[in-house]
Parts: sequence; C-alpha cells; structure tokens
Amino acid sequence: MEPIRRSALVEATIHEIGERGTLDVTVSQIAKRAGMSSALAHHYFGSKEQIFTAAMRHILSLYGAEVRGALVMAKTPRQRVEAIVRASFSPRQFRQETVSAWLNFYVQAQKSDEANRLLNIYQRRLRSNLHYAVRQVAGDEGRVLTRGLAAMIDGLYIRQALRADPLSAEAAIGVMMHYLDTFMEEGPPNT
Amino acid sequence: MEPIRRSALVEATIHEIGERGTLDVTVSQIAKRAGMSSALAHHYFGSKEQIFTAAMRHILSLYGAEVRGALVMAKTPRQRVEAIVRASFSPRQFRQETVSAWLNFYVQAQKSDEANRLLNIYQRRLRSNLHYAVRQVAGDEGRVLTRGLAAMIDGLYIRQALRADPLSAEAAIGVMMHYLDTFMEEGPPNT
DNA sequence: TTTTATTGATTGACGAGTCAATTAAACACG
DNA sequence: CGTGTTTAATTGACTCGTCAATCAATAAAA
Repeated sequence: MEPIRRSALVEATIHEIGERGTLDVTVSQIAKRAGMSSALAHHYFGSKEQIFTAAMRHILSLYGAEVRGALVMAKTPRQRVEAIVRASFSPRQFRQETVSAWLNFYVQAQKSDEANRLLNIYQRRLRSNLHYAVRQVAGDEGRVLTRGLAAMIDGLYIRQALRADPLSAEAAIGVMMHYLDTFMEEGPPNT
Repeated sequence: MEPIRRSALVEATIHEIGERGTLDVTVSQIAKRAGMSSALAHHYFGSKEQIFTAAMRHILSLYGAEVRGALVMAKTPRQRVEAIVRASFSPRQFRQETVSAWLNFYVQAQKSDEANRLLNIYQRRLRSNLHYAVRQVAGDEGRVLTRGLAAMIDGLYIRQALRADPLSAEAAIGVMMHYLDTFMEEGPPNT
C-alpha cells in the first residue's frame, strides 16, 4: 500500500498546488484528492513539508527524464541544445498546472533548505547539460549564451504561470531558438 | 498620520517578505517592523490582502520610475534598450530582498485578481517600452527579440532569488546585452 | 468637547499533527 | 479448511497553536 499511497499523494500535491496557484494548500485537500484521510497522509509522510519535498523531487525527476530522453537522439551540438529546449517546453512540462507548481517550488526553496538543495542540483545539472552542448558552438562565449538560455527558459515559464501573454510551446521554443540561431549564424568558433 | 503609517507599512511589508522569502508573513510582524500594533495596520488598510496589494503597487511604481528615469537620456534605440535593461538590474531593483519580493508577488498574482491585474499592466508596459526600442533595430524579428529579452529579465531575477549561481548586476546586464548585440551585429533591418 | 490615533484583549476560524480505536489482511496451525 | 492471532491500513475525534479581523476603551489633538 505504502508506495501507492505515497505516489497518489505526490500526484495530488502537484495538481492541487498547480490548480490553486499557491502553496497554501492543506494536507486535507491533498489527501482528499488522493482519496484518503489527512491522518493517513501524515502517517506515510510525517509532515507537510516532506510531502512538498517529495512532490518536488517527482517533478524534477520527470523533467530530468524528459531531457535525458530527448538527448538520446541528438547528434550535433545544436541538436543537443534543441533537444533540451524542446524537452523544457514539451506538453507535459509546459502545462499551466505544472508551470504553476514549478513557480511555487521556487518559493518553497526560499523557505526550505532541502527544497533549495534539490532545486540547485537540478538547476546545475541543466546548466551543465546545456553548457556542454553550447560551448561546442559558442566557444569562449559559451558561458554567457548558456546563462542567457537558461534564464530564458525560466522567464518563459514565469510568464506562462502568470497567464499573461500566454505563448504556445512552439512559440516559446521559437523564442529560444531565435537566440541560439542568431548566435550561430554569426558563426563564432568555427568562423 | 495616515500617509505616514501607510507607507511605513508598505515598506515593512516588502522588507518582511523579501527577508523571509515568503508571503507567509503575519500582519503582526509587518506592523511590528513598521512600529505599530497590528490593529492599527488593519485600521488603515482593512485587510492583509490590501496591504499586499499596496506593497506590490509600490514596488512596481519604483521600477517604473527607474525605467522612465533611465530612458530620459537615451537617444538611440540601442541606448533605449540598454537603459531599460540597466534599470532592471539597478542596485535598488536587483537586491536580494527586492527580487525575492518580486518572486512572491508573482505567486500572489495567481491568487488575487487585483494583483494579477497590476502585474499584467506593468508587464505589458515594460514589454511595450522594450518593443518600441527593439523593433527599430530588429524590424520583423522585433517581436521575438522583445519576448526573449523580457523573459530573460525575469529568468535572471528568479535565479537571483534562488541564490543559486548568483550573478552581479553587471554580469546579468552582460548576459542581456550579449543577446542584443549578437543580434545587432548580424545587422537585421538595416543590413 | 469632538475628532483622530492607538492598542490590548478577544473572537472565531482554520489547520497541522497526534492518538486511540476500528477494520481488514496476512498468517500460523491443528 | 476453520479459527485464533499478529500485523498493516485507516480514520474520526481531538489538541494545540496561530492568525486575521473586530471592538471597546484609552490617550492625544484639535
């Protein structure tokens, strides 16, 4: 039972946070959505914070898997960058709910050391993936390009969460690739 | 007294949220920092949400003023873009506390219609300012460039709030200008 | 003496976490 | 198989703390 309950709770947590757009969700709401009593949720997780942490871990690992999956087929550096970008804006990731959950986990990371740790690890991993590919096309300027691209991903996510100027995933990818291509056309290291 | 008290509360709210990194601040905490009782805070604002809204309005108007100020001296389109970017990362704006408050106001905008409205207005205004300048150097591609730059600002803010990979303001500006300059060197409309 | 500023004390709601009690499985064994 | 027994799953009811919001009362101006 335990693994089933736990994953139901994690799932429910993400949905609830995404739907309400805030971390102000009660354990009861989460438990109810997961089809159990709040007492049981506490039984399996101990505390609300641990539920949140598990939810974050889950969302991060989904994202990680998506990126890894996309990278498999990429051959050239440029394809690798594109793979990461496309994974970041895949339907699963770039959904209102998910994006809103992300935003809230960023906030959680300001309160909880554990959350902060998690987020940092994945952030670093993303940047490293990105940089590995980018520097092959950008040479010296790879550092800046990577930072720019990584920031742009986050920025596009925020805007999606805000529901202001909502972009389709394709449009978001377009914005990202525009930057990369502008750069590559100018043709840096292999000029 | 009223205007003094109100602005003290607004100030205190921003500091308290920025410092704690969360919207989970009590009216008492805010009031205490502003040197009064929580009852008085309620007396002048009515509700906690109204305090938050006023704080947001304040932070947005400071930012707006900073941008407007920077724009005054800008002559060329490229200078105008740079002015907006520099204003966005000015010491006042790009401080830990302020940035963290911003992030939390993004969350507030998911709960409160009024907050959402406010944020959208300013966001639109920023984008419009940026676009006005950008399209003069970017022509057709202005739309994408603007979106990219705007997203990048938000993204760099988030990363600052997370305290992961902390950048100096100068470095952040560098990332932004790198995009713009790469683009301009390639020389679009006036090619 | 009226108005304004201010607060301590209180109310009412809500929510995290606990616990004792109940139900249902899994198991042991004659 | 039955059936007594240990173990796991589950919850309703409760505790305890916190906090937004109110209000009656007091102090200070005007």
